[in-house]
Order: sequence, then structure tokens, then C-alpha cells
Amino acid sequence: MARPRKFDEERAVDAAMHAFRTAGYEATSTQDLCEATGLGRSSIYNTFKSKHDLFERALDRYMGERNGELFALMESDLPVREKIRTHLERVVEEECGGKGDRQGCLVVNTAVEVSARDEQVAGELARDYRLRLEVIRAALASGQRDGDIAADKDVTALAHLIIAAVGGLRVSARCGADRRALGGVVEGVMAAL
Amino acid sequence: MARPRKFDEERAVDAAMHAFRTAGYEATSTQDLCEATGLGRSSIYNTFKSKHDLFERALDRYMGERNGELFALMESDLPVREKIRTHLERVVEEECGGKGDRQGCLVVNTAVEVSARDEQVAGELARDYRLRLEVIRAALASGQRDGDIAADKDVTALAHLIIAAVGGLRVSARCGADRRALGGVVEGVMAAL
DNA sequence: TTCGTTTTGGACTGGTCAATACATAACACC
DNA sequence: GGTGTTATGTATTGACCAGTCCAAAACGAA
Repeated sequence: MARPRKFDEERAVDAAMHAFRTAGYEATSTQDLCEATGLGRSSIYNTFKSKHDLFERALDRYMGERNGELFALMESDLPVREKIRTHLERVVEEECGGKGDRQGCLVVNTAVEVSARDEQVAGELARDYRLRLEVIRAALASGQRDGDIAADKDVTALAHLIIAAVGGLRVSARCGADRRALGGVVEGVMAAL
Repeated sequence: MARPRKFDEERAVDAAMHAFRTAGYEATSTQDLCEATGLGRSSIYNTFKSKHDLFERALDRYMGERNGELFALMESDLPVREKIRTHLERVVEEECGGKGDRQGCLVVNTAVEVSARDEQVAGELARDYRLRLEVIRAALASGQRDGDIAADKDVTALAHLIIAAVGGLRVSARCGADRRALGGVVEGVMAAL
């Protein structure tokens, strides 16, 4: 009944996500988004309300992908310590893994760059945090029942610790810490479980 | 021999630092810097080469102030565990302490927002990281000689862990984690020492 | 084919960006 | 008081910003 789109909306969000991850929110212009997605301005503004709206779509997508991986890992049948170790080592690998990619974690970047000035985004980040917390907490609680985690440990506190460790690894990597240093951090966190 | 300045350069850097901390590098315009410092554009560009130059001055100043506090704490005669705990709790207090201040850590903000696209800044961050690492490592080594830290611990790895913990606390706080959650993180890190 | 609807490209909006130019003001020194 | 030098205020630069407008294009349905 009308002219159909000749692009895939999800693909566009994906390309925008890539752009935001590499340059951050402020430093990514709408022109950059046009080039990243291959779309014209009209298509972008016809599909998304604004740069901010597209950003939120990209952030949602990023969270969805990442949490999918996290949930799959936490629901796997690895021993709980291996789940946690794998989670942390994936972060190290991503931050240090060469290839010049260098695109950061959109959640960490957003928390630092925009959350303080954007309540809506801050709300999304908080929601996402609670989600991650609960999944990790559940895995730890299950491990506690198996005897892999000492019974006197507070698994909620440990889950907070693991989430903080991820953020800390990313920030340290951005400050120039190398793979060996980050590996040591992972060991230190594992020792606290 | 010529017209003297009627403002204090260090004061101006301090005001700029405040502006950059609250809004980040990209989102702080030169106009914002004029308003924050109370100077005209001419004075700013006459004193500093560029926005980027002023930012680096502000970053340097921030690092100097913060490291001064850190060094004083690490050279105090508290037991080493108390030094570390105090260091971490200051971060929690700063991130959670109400007052609506809400200005973040310029080092963490910069590491996340600009280091990937600015080699010079990345170099400064790396230098600063090494400085903090060494001071904390020395304090831990001293504590190890006193028997406050187990002899089989790798104090360099622990120092990396503590630095990462600071970054992690700040990121988690930005994601909405409350004081209690962050307090638990501090306990978890202390348990690893 | 024709019509109705939507997408698309590209020009365009007012506003803001970092940075500069230039004239004037304010001082130290003589 | 005059002179040289620097600081400052204001206007302005060209580039870019996010977002809008509109005409033309492309399709489904009739």
C-alpha cells in the first residue's frame, strides 16, 4: 500500500550501536550515524524520533545482547566459580584483545558519560543493573547450595562485587592496565568468593 | 611593563576542572568554560592554547590533588588494611554523598570518554595509573612486612585490584548501586587482601 | 494505469561550536 | 605624563550541530 523500506531497522540500530560504542554519545554526530548506518537523514528521522531515541534503541540492543550471553553462561552447567571466572575473563579478553577494535562497553560508557544528566537513561541503567545482579546472585546462591560457595557468604554482596569488578576491569584497561594486571584482578576477585 | 592579569590562573583551572567533571569533555563548551571561570574568551585563549589544553591542565590538577590525598593516606601510620579501607570508603562517600554535587571522578570519566581517541590523554592516564599503583603497592608491601598482609600475597596484583575496585565502585554508583551495595563491595575487596 | 501512502534524497533551518581578529583598556616602567 | 606591552571585551569566523521540509521516487492496491 506504500513504498516499503529498503533497509533493516535492526541492522541500523546495530550500526548506530557500533558508532556510539566507539565515540560515545556526545562525540557521535547525526552525520556519523548516517554514515555508520548507510541511511539518509530522512530515513533516520523517519524511523527514530531523534538522536537520543536512536541512542536508547542502541543501548537497549546492547544490553539485550550482553545479558543474553551472561544469562546463558549463568544458566550453563559449569561450576559456579567457573561461570564467574569465565564472565570476568571475557571482559579482560574484550578489553585487551587486539584487533584495534577498541569499542568499549556501552553500559559503562553510558553510565559515566550520560547517566548523570539523563534520568531516563539512568533509569535504564539501573534496571539493567538489577537484572544482572539477580542473575548472578541466583547463580551464586545455587553454587552455595552445592557447597561451591561458603555458606556464610552473602551472595547478594558477592554479586555486587562481581558487577563492580567488571566495571573496574574496564576502567583500568582504559587507563592502560595490561592483560597481566587485569588477570591479577580477576584472581583477586575470585579469592573473595 | 604591561597590563597585569586580573585573575588567578590556578583558580581558572580549578573552575574548568569543576565544569569538566560535571559535564564531561565533549559536553562542556567553551562558553560553559567562560561562565565557569568568569573569564572572557580572549582571556581563556590568551592563557591556554585551546579547550583541549585547558582540559589537560584541569586533568593534571585533578590528578595532583587526588594523588596528594592518596599519598598522604598511604604514608600515614594507620595499619595498612585501614589505609585501604579508608581509601575505598572515601570513594563510596563521594559517589553516594548527597548534596546534589554529582561531579564524577575526572580520571574515570576521562578514561572512558576520551582516552580511546586521544593518545596524549591516554598517556597521562597511564602515567597516573602507574603512580597510584606504586604508592599502593609500597603501602601493601610495608604492611606485608608488618604481618598485616599474608606473606604469600602478590602485593602488585593486590594494588591493581584496589585500583580496579575504585573504578568499579564509581561505575556501579553511576549505574544506581546504593551505598549499602557499595559497602558490600568494599568488604569483598577487603576480604581478598 | 492510476491512485494513495510511505520512503527517500538533498537542500535548508536556526543555533552553537571552537577559535580568531581587532580595537580598546590597563598597567609597569621611564 | 608618555610609551610599550599585555590583557580584555566584542564581533566575527567558517564549520558543524540536531532537526525539518519538501519534492520526487517507489511501491501496493485498485
